[in-house]
Amino acid sequence: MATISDVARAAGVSASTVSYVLSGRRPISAETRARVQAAIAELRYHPHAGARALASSRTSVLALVVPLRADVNVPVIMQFVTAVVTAARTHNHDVLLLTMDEGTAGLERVAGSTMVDALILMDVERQDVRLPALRRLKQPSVLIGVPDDPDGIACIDLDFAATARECLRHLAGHGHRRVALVGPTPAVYQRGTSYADRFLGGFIEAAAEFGVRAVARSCEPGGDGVRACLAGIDAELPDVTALVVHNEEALLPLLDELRIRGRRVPTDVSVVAVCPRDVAVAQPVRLTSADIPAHEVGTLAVEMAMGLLAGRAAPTTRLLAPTLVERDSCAAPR
Amino acid sequence: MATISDVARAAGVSASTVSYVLSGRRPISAETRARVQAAIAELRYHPHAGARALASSRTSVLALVVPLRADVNVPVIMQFVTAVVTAARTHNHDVLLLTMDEGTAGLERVAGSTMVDALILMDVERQDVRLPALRRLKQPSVLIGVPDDPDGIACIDLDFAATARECLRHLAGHGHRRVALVGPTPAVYQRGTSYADRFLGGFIEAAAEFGVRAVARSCEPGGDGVRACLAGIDAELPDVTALVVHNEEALLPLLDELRIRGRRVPTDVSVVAVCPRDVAVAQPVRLTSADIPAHEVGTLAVEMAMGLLAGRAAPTTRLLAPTLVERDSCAAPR
DNA sequence: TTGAAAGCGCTACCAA
DNA sequence: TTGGTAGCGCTTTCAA
Repeated sequence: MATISDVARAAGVSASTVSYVLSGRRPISAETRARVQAAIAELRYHPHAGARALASSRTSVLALVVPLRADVNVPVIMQFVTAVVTAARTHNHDVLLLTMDEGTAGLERVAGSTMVDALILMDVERQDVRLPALRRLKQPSVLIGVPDDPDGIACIDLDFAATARECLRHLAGHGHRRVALVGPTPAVYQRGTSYADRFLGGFIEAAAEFGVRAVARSCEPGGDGVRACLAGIDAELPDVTALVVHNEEALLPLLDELRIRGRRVPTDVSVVAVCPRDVAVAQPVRLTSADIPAHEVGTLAVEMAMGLLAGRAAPTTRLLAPTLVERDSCAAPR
Repeated sequence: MATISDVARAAGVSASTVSYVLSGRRPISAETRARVQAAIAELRYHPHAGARALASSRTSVLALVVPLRADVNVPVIMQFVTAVVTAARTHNHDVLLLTMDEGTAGLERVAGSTMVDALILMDVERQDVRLPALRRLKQPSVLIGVPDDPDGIACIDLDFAATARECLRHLAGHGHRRVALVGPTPAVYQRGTSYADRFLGGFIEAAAEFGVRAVARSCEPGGDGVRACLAGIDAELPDVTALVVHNEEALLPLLDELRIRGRRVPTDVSVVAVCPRDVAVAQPVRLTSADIPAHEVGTLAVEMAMGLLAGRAAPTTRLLAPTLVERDSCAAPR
């Protein structure tokens, strides 16, 4: 493999000049730059990442910690991952993929050994045990999600409380007065997942605000889970006229179950989903939905990491305003 | 951050001794080892990855190239990814995630800059344009999939031809003589995806072998795609008594469509799926299926990469024998 | 069983 | 506008 000295020799300049051509950190005459670039191309030169990291304390790598538990929605996770990798590349960074299996130790390992410049973490819990470790690292981190105490750490997410409010506002506007929330699987609540709690909190509050009677239930996956959830709702608040579904896995079985029971959407029951756009339109009925902007969130997470690295930004929390798109699943109650 | 010299000083030994304690590449007295390890723990020392890579030409990182096109089955991809990351960690390696967007340039970038020790690639095409580049790299690569000319490159995959044969053997054993293959989406065939072609080839051949009349059709996603596919099958070979489904996305809409048409599984029509175990059992009817052993393939891909790095293995192709598990979707034709 | 020291390839400071 | 060079923190040979 060619080294920087090989390039320097071929171009008739010094190694430092080659380095500066590459980094753009000091002015280089057009002529010199051209000669150097020709040599680089000629020799198919690629700077050695390790040497660069050693000399500059910069790796051009971001760590991305993804949840790989059974109860997460894989396609949505992948949307985040894709967005992060793509955005990272536009900033000339690569992505090191960590699963949460290793927990805090994994973070300390990659950060301690200077493998990455910054960390991005998904699936944040309200009292996330990783937070103290993150605060100790010399690298900045960005959370996708918002813990109870985000102090000193950057956070980005959809404003789930506002999203819940938006769903209820929409339904209340149609005249609904009895609404149920079909929430994520119980495990998601049990471990205090940030977004689930924030959505639930916003839902309860907005119900009071709009004068809507509301129930909320978690929902296990599959047809059985959906039936149990509906039964629970019915026991607590009979004759709901609308459902807010914050559970992608439940969507299809739920619509199925409603059809089997002869309850038509939106004639007999209105449905608002909280999910990525593409899953909302892929359902048997095109669902009115509040978008989960995975791509935007992933991109912004990378942008925030870059801001922190450049010293341009402080670690703050950023919540994206909800977008509710009307489709074919909401109508006035009969 | 503590350096190796800090550790050496704290333990009262030389830097090289610390290095050897870490690598185990030369005998160290128990007593010295203990002192060094205590110092390492005390100072929370982590070797600098870049420095290590520079000195040793080893990064302890694997590149994983994943397809992120619209027409891939995301949950299956994630199974491979999870398996690769987990296996990599058991070998003390991390995983750098690349998407195929960058194509050959991305491979040359991470390999050329010595960011990784080896590469693992998914979604291989028969005439994969990346092969020449891979052969030029100094790092070994492992393909998940088998191109037409795998010469000089390690490959690992399910034996899809044998899998197709196994499905037909099972159906022929039940007495079926008219069988259809519901294949992947047309785009998968169009780009010459290795596994799709190998399955199709095996299917045609085995049909002849077992005296079964067979049709094969690609199948677009969604209910409409499934109906079009079934129509095509019916036009070419009416009254098939069994379906082999090599398309996870189509599975649910297909079973739905059959139910709507009043064709019961397995009474009226038998179904064999080719998919991961968990999706086979998650369907409305527990499907007899040939397993796609994503976890095993991912793990073996890492193992092969390690073998190549250690010089213990040559780049060869390894095909896993199929496993067909009988469940509730196959019976004799009426 | 251990130590000393020469690089690995690059960046960035100091000079010119 | 450019060059020289001292490290960055580690591995590994050579010596003892």
